[in-house]
Amino acid sequence: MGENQVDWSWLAGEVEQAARNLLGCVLVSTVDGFTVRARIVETEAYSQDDPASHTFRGPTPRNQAMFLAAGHAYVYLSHGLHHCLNMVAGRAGQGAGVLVRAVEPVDGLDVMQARRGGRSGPVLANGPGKVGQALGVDLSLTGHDLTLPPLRLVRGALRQGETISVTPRIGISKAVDLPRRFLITGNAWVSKAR
DNA sequence: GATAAGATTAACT
DNA sequence: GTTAATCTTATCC
Repeated sequence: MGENQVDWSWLAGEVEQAARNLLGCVLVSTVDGFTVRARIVETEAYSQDDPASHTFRGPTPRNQAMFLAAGHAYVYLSHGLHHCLNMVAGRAGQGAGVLVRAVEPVDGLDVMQARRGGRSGPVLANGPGKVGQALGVDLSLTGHDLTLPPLRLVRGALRQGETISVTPRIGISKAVDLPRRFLITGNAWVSKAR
């Protein structure tokens, strides 16, 4: 790791470990002049050998950002409506990423609420589409370097006493039983199980 | 060129 | 529990 390089090694190993390491980390978005900070409380891991992953059949125009090195963003449009945010993981060319499924507001709660139609409480960001909306994320951020504005990822950790729960992923139709959803046990801001 | 499905959400019965 | 909204992408012919 040379000078002026950020150490993303904690995201560059096995994608399941990256998904675990992301719990407790903080996303800082500066969009439209507002700064929002939010703590990641729920993630899902996707990799190229995984039938549920966008990268399963190799690089395409949509998923090419997932083949960048760890520390970039991958954003895709879900159902033509929702911007879902991923942290690219693993090594360049690997096609691995971690979907941010839920966040806990840290700063800029009023801005998040306004973007979410005035809603408050856990529905603010307890789902990937809601996270994208609350943070002001859109497709222009796919491939974005997460060391730079308008979207930065700051390493964090679990708080004293917090533990991780592991479950199958939500909303997919392939590899439905793989235990690749990770969340902070008992956290009020995680999405609801199906 | 056509078509089906989708890492979702909110509203409605 | 069910369904509409909404449109890009991948896949197939």
